[in-house]
Amino acid sequence: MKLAEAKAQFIQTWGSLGAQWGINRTMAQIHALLMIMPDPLSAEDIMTELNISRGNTNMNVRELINWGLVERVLIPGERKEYFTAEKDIWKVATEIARERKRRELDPILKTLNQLQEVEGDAKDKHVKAFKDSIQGINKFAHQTDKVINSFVKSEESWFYGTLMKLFK
Amino acid sequence: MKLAEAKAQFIQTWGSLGAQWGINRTMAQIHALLMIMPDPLSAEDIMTELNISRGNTNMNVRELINWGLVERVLIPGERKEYFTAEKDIWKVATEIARERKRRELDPILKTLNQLQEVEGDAKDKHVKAFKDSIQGINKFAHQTDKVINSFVKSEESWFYGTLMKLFK
DNA sequence: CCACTCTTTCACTTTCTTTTGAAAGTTCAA
DNA sequence: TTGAACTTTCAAAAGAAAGTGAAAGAGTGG
Repeated sequence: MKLAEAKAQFIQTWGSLGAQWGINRTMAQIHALLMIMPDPLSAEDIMTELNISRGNTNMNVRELINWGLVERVLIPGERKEYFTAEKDIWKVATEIARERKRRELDPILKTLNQLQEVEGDAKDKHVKAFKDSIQGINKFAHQTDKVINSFVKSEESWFYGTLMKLFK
Repeated sequence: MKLAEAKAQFIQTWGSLGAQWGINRTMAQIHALLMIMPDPLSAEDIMTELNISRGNTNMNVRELINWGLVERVLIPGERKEYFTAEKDIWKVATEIARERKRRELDPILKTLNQLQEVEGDAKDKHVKAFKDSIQGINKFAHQTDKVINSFVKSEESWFYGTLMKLFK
């Protein structure tokens, strides 16, 4: 397989992977592109490589920077901004985990805690079923939260000490 | 908070959670509804509770059954089909993990393996950067695969023995 | 302060997903 | 075999999400 072809396929695959996980396809594609390029790219470069518009490029690059997956790079003597992505996939994974936790899990934990305080006769089976479900989910969510926290600050944690070393 | 209100909010929350994770919103809502109901519901019941059409209900219930998250229940003497969802959230989580792995991770592993065989001079920095990225991701994916496998058949595994007991 | 280069914004368009509801299909008791 | 009860399908409509590109904005060197 030729490099160009392989590159295209990788970008394509990473893009649809992102889409399945609720991440904008273009955003994932830009990320893929920057991951496999040895040097930083300009907005122009990205537009050309992926055949997307200026506006779209700008929006999604900005979002990637928000996620902490991409960085602005200034090349001395150049006016343009360049962009580059973290290439250590473990760091990428922890960044994503951190970000999704913050955006999704944390609000859910809040909601679930509220939902536990539903009033009603504990003998009513509807009330009981509801409370049981919420309690189970709440417990699960808190445990998931713990696991993700460990993963995210894995440098120092027990999780890293045991699990990560086994795999990395 | 009243039960009805809490129910509505839970369904709503679970629905948008699903949406963020690439699962159809209605599908997640039906799942939420079935999880908190003590008894099985008919298609009619689901339509009424969620204000959705017959076709939509049918499609998404079928999909939930495919995922292994919902079961058909036949009530003796009744012609209608009833549906119920697994209420143990740990089982739900392993079902989802199993299914997403099968649908997403497995195909990716295949693609990544192919992409490693890109031809080209290893001294060309573009080729090198590409190969390095793919190799890193490939390794990561295989390790993720192992972890998920352990999680999915957690009854028997080391993963269960150590991790799960700590949390469950 | 102007001219130039690059970045950001945003109203509009396009594309993709989801939902609907009527019609066709299936099942089963009588 | 019929028809009532229920389920499934599917084409069309609605809705949501993403992408475009022209115009406005920002920063910089002359």
